[in-house]
Amino acid sequence: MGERKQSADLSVEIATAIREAIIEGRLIVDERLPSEAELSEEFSVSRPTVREALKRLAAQNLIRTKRGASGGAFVNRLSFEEARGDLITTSTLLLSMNEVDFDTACEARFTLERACAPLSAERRSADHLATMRAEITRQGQAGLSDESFCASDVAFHRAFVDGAGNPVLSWQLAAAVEAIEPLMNMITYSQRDRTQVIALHTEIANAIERQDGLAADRALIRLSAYTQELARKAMELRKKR
Amino acid sequence: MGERKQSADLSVEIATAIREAIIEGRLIVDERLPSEAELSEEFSVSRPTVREALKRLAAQNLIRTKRGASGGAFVNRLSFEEARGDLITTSTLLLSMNEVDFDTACEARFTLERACAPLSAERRSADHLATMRAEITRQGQAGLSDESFCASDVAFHRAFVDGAGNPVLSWQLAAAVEAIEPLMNMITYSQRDRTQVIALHTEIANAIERQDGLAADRALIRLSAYTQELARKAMELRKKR
DNA sequence: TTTTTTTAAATGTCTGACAATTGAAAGATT
DNA sequence: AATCTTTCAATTGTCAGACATTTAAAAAAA
Repeated sequence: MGERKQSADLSVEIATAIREAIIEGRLIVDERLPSEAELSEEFSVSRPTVREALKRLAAQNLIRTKRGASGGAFVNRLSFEEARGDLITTSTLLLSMNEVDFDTACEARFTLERACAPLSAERRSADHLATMRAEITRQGQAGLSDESFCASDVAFHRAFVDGAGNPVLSWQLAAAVEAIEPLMNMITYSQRDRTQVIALHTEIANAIERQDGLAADRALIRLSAYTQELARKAMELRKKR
Repeated sequence: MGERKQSADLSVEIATAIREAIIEGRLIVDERLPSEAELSEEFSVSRPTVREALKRLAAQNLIRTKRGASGGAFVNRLSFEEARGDLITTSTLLLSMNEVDFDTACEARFTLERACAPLSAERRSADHLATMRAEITRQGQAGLSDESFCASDVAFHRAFVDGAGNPVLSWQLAAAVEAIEPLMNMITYSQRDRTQVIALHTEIANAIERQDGLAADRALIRLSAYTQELARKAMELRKKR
């Protein structure tokens, strides 16, 4: 593991070397890395430098550390669940820092989500359908805050995507669906808006129930159009003030 | 910025506090963070601990550091290009560490890619089309290694996706298309295989040229089926040995 | 045999120092 | 006055050594 490239910070070099070892399979899941003292020997650097390198890897969920005897740094099994959070954070920041307009983000989101419709319709389980129905019910409750409405909306669509039964798809769509939530929160849903959204959600759930992918797709298209219309109105309202 | 949650490693707490500040917009792009010395004062920890926290953030591309007078740590503008590499790495590791079978990964990939077909057909520029044609030409060259063929395959599909003209979609699809490349490399493309793949690529390019999204979708479906068939054959061959 | 104590190994944290880099200020030169 | 050179101070990068804390295993005691 000891070779390393030149002309970068030492902690970057070391982190890169170990990362490569993990990616190339020379370090396998749950394998223990040498101790910090041993690594500092191996790379001929001080322990603080090794530690900075390990923190870089820990930030990417590539390793986990445990204290005590028989502790140390271990190669972490990257789980979809773990990676999901990071992906959402990254997506959120990408959208907010690059001034991606709502239409673009919305288009990406519904384009990807619509792609799941045929699979979800074919494979949906009773469990996913029940979640979708439950969220629709929640969305109809009086006194629900806009934030809670949005959160329920996210949960609904996540159940829809999970219904496709493909963990890779679910993982990817998490970013598309959830990262856009902060953008949606700028829409303040009136009672009438909610009724419309709930109607479309119900339409989607019904289509999924009878395994009609095309109908689900059509409902998603209309939901997409309606979402963009709401956003446009919210924008105009904001401009006036 | 000084408040922090309890009962975790100090460097984690500090990294989390700063990360929150960035996400919530209290620290904006290109703003300079306090110096390490000031941060260690602010959080009442030593400088090495602050540094470990900053390395965590640097590993997530949230900050960049510069030495010297008027140096320091600055909030980094997360670019799609920067984030793409990390996303591909994460996806690759997720696939390899979670024993995702080829069919699942392949299904996710083509499901997402097919979703781009209508947009790509509608918006494709001469530039994207030229890239696709160029990659097809390269794929036909004699003596091309399997690795280079795969790389060209990736470039072709990336041009296809970029043709949709939606940076968010392009970013998301990078993971789907590129992370699966290592899996595809287990297929050793015979001359006959390549001819078939090139024919389908040509079909896709032609469909995009005449802005026929449906035809592009149909060709993608057949490419998906053919890819899975090749993988199945490669699997069987591997079993026999 | 079971429970308690000790011990050693490992990460987490601190202190203090020096090296390297870099922009800006001060000074020297034309 | 303008320009080049030198010095300086601020900041990150690195190092050495120490102590604190946690943890599992070994040793000792019951």
